[in-house]
Amino acid sequence: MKTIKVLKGQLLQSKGDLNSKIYIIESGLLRSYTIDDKGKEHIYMFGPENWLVADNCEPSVPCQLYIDAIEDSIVNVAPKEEATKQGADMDAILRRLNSMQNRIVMLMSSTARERYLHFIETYPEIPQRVTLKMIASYLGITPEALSRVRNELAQRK
Amino acid sequence: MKTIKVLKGQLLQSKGDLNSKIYIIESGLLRSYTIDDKGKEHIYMFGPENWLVADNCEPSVPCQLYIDAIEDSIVNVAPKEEATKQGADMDAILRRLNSMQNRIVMLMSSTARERYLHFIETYPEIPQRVTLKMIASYLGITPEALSRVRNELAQRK
DNA sequence: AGAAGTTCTTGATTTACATCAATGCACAGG
DNA sequence: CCTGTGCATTGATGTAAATCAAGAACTTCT
Repeated sequence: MKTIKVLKGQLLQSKGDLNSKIYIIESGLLRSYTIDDKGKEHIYMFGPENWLVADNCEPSVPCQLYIDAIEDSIVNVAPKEEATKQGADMDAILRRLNSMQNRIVMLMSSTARERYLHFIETYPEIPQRVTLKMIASYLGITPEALSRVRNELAQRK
Repeated sequence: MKTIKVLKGQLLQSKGDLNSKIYIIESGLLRSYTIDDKGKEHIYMFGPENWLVADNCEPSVPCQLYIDAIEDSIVNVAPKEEATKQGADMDAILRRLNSMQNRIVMLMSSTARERYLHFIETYPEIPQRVTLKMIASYLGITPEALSRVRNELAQRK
């Protein structure tokens, strides 16, 4: 486990990489994402301070996520074996499972508006640090759709 | 941890329940699902033999998933504390995280057809045991859309 | 076997959201 | 101060899938 400094925009992991690592963010902001066949980016997760970002695949198989830095960041890098063998904070894993479950339920049953409202409520710090385009990508909608949702919400007041 | 027998259609857990349990399927088939504001069901997960079905929330908060039996089943029921404290099979948890990640990536970036193809490839045994309506619900599409996808694929041969 | 309920398919219509294209805006560097 | 570049917004149009409405094909039960 070593600590590294990464600059905004720097790529830490590419789709297809073997032996992908686990990144624990000390400061800054990372993101993990895929690029589909049409070349479109889909943000899988944001990684602010104290979060853990990784592709949840076995070390031996090619990973499917890209990981890069949205802000200059200080990051701890650990190989997966290490992190899984030693105690591995069970509480953190359960929180993670829970947030993924929420995400799946949202993606299956919520409208663009509901997703946005849930997002800003759940992650109030993130919106100020990323572009609307990235939020839209995380929510699974287009920037245009997000813009409209935000307008409707602003007017409704 | 006790073993119970459940009949097809029997409800094991309701949205809003506190102290939700963990269900390990010995034989039969369970499903977990939500019902949205419009009354629509969204299947979160199927639980065939040897799978574990649960709402990944803390025992103290109301859960968001319903769980019932699609077939007559034999199921082991464990309280969450028990399952998380004792060893807790780390391999199984990682596999689970991985399959949830796949699900999220799929929901964000794949068409109805791609989802269906991925599903029958990943879970070849399930389709024969559940209705198309349930498959559609799992994939996040309507039964009609699924019917059309299947027709196109059948003709394409 | 026949009735009654499901499940599946088909067609017509609507809707939410994507896509495309154009414009406005702000900040950065010359 | 202009001017380029990236981001957000707006409007027009397109499209995949949802919804609505029937009907056909299976099941299940008596």
